[in-house]
Amino acid sequence: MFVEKKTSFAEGFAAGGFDDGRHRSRYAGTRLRAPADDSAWDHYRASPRARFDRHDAHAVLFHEDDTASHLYEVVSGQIMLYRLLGDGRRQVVDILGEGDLFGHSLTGLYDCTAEALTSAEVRVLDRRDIDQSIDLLAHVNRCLLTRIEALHSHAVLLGRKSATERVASFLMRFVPNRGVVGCTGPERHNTDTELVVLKMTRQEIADFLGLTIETVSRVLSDLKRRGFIAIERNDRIRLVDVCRVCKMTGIH
Amino acid sequence: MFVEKKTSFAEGFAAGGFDDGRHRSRYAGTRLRAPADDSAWDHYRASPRARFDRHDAHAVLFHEDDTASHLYEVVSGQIMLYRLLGDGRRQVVDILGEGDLFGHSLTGLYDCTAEALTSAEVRVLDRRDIDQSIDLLAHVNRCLLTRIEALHSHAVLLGRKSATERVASFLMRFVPNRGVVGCTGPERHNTDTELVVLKMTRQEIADFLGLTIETVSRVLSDLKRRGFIAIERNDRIRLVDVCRVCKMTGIH
DNA sequence: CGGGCAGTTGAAAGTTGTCAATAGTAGTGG
DNA sequence: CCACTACTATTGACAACTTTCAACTGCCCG
Repeated sequence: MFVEKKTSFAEGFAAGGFDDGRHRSRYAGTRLRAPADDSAWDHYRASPRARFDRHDAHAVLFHEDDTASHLYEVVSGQIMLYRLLGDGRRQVVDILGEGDLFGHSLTGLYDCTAEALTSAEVRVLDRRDIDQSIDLLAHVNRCLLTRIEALHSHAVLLGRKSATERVASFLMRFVPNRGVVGCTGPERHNTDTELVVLKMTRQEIADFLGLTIETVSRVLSDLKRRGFIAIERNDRIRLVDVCRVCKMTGIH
Repeated sequence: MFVEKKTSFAEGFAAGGFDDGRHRSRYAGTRLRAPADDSAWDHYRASPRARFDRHDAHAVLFHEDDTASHLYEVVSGQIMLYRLLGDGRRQVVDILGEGDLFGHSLTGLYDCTAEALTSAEVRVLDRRDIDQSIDLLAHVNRCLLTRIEALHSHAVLLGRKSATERVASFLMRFVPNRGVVGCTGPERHNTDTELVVLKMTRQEIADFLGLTIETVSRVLSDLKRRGFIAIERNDRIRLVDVCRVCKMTGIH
């Protein structure tokens, strides 16, 4: 593609966008979720039909191709979904947090492996309960749509971003309300700092970003050398200048 | 990841899978869609509430960040969804065919641009109609799940496959029932041939596969040189040996 | 016949992966 | 508290793959 560079504006986040070209400059990250009334869901999840499970970090909840028995909702912690190729290459396709649903299936088999990234609590739900209520189905639909938009962003990251852009995008995932409406692209912010606590090993990050562990490490070292981040511990990365990192995500 | 190589078995397709290791060898392509009763949907789509639009190839149905007004169903033809980065890099995130839905939104804005790949007919639906029926919602649910599974496969392709594997995977999309349960991996098939008629330019293919146009071209030339395919016309590619191409997809 | 694209090909550069060695961290037991 | 072990992460050198840039070919259509 050959679309002339459009240098900025409010991160494209729920922003109006230009109208002066065939292709407008647009944000390719994750959008804010619209608030919605999920009281029916709240009620259902509180019912005794919903079981409750706790898993340690790295526990596998189910494997790809296992018979799909249940639907899950993340209560706390993080769950990653991944697929493997025959020779062992792994791609983490999604990372789920509180309120996200997983374990859906069309085929009767799970299409991904689900593994706890941190110790995590999940609600184990029964599909049949949900299929009987409009409100519950509508909630599930919203959750699915959230995943789809996230997967679209992830496809852009995997297909079109450089290693540096991928790592920067990854770090920005942990900064609430940035890379988002609040952040005003190339303009100057008061120097702002953010501590990111990673719950993933380098290998997990690499498998999520479609890179190798060495490349992830090198990019982080490079960002450190350039003074954009400080690695306070392997799992604690301080974004010394959030806006600077944000500008490296490729979305501008 | 360091998972020992598992060399084969029924393309992992709805196949049982091994149980002898922590990570089992699994398929990372698209699964068959389970048949489901969508009579309510059939009924709704036939109602006068559902408008009908026709678009020429390359027509843009809506742009990323446009206000999301309608929900669409593909009646005929193909629609691609893509996102752009600020500097014009494009990633085609999904390709839709008959029966697929698109134009959902959580934020009130479309998260992708939708463009007709071929001349296409779409039904223009009203979200509010759907939100009132369990059966319609359930149908939408299944459609969304289908997209999610496709997006998972696409993430694997973009994040972990080589250029050759991507192109081979792309070609196998057009071979019905292969790369699927019927195909038995490394075993010998009666030499079987398939003519693939592409509805996409090299640029569109490249933007879908996360490659450049030159790389796509080179891979095709290479496959031709090796006798796996014949390029009968730019948009007509004969897979001289389907099984051979299938084995290059990386899923085995 | 010639213009205008779309696609192909080649050479060189750039980026990321691979392999191997080193450094750092955490946990265990004396 | 320190030594020891087992990981996990970093770094370097080099190889492989993909992109970039540029030239060229082929095809469709006026």
